[in-house]
Amino acid sequence: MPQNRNGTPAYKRIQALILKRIKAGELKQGDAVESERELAKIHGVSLMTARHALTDLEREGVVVRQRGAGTFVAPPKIHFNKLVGFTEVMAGRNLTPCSKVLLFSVVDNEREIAARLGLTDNARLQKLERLRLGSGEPFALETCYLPAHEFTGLTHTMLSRGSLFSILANDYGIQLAYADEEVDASAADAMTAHLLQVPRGHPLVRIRQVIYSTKGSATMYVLGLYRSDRYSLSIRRFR
Amino acid sequence: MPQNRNGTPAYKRIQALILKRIKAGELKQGDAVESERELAKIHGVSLMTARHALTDLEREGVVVRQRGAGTFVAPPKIHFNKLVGFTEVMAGRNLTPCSKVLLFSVVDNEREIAARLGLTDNARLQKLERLRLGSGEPFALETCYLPAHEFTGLTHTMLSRGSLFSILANDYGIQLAYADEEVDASAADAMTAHLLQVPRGHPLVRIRQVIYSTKGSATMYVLGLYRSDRYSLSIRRFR
DNA sequence: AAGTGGTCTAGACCACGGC
DNA sequence: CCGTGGTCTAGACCACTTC
Repeated sequence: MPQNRNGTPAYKRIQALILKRIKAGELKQGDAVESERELAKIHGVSLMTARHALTDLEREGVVVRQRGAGTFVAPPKIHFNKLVGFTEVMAGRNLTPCSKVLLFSVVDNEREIAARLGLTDNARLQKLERLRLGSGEPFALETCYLPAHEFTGLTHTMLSRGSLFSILANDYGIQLAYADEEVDASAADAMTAHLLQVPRGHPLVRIRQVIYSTKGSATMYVLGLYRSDRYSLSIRRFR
Repeated sequence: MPQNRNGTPAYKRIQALILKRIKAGELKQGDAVESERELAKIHGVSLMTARHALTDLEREGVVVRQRGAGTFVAPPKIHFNKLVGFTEVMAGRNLTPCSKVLLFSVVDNEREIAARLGLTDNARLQKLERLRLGSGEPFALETCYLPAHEFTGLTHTMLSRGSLFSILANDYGIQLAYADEEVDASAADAMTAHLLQVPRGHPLVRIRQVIYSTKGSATMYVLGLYRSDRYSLSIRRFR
């Protein structure tokens, strides 16, 4: 008997069907999914294959399995610790994101940042400073540094409109993978206070992040200063 | 033929042996691990079982598998987004942790916190406020709330000495699983400034966390205020 | 007792990588 | 080409939960 009709592995087809039913609302949190034996019979596969499908889904947090009881749809997955750009954060809160480019130039004297990006001390970096607004109100000041030689086509006008993340994806074919971030607090200096429209000394969340692409290389360094009255970071940490 | 000699599943024994060799330095990053077929022959198990061992190890990030090439030891695991208590943070920096209990009492009028712990509005909560020092220097102010009825045995003196995490583990058999945290920035008020020995208005990292046990219940709410000059949070976020 | 997930066998063919 | 991991079979027994 052939092992699978098309190019897709059987266990993936089974997963896809279950995911589809969950997405369609046919299966809700806590509902029982077919047992391994039922799935095997339904899809005409062996027990191990049906099992493979469920094991995988459990690892992804889609279902929960209980010995002796059955397999059940897990609580809706919450996207913690998800790397999102400012544009996405705003969209998620139903605020209209907007940017004002304050600075767009190439620098070559940022040794520490170059080092964090895995470049030589005097590497040319495209520096980009933006005031970030949500529905017209100032939220944050973000300064990005990218290797200049990799992003020669970047222009001032591209940036005021779209999200940098989507420009990287669409124009440069770069998929971001993860970011290592350092979070602390700082007080607004005179310039920052003016731009963010807060009193001097106002507490700000400071986030310094090195963002890596799926190819494993550091593609971007971002220093962000966020108004603490309008921004907070939600994370989940595990024991 | 018996399926396994003792109570431990074969695939776990295989994993333990590989982990042991890595820990002993016998296998280093990039080194090849035995192939599935070799492992099966060595341990006298079937291919599927040897495979199970490696699949699991790969999921945990211990090894990397490459079709057609082999299985290799992955780069040393970095513990990002790990839930650690103050005591552990300090120990990791070679500072001697110490606590000064400022308040230890039962309250019943913290509606919002009770709600976050999944309790009724007027639930009795054990409130515990501690000044946290590292090698004698003030680092943070932490206020914990626990369901009072579950922790009747807690005493003032237990707390000034050991870490709360270890008390929960040793005296109450509670294993912590994860924490959902909200991070932002605030400015020190007069009282806090005095305790932390910083000027008024000094920026502080504020972390509010709900900590869950392995049984899935919320066991603790913690409000922490950290001196931003001595504390920063390192996290990794994924796309 | 019946049903579930957890472990396991002894093979098989396929797709891919490096030589 | 040969060895690797990826998929898969058609069963088996065990441990556990539910009734």
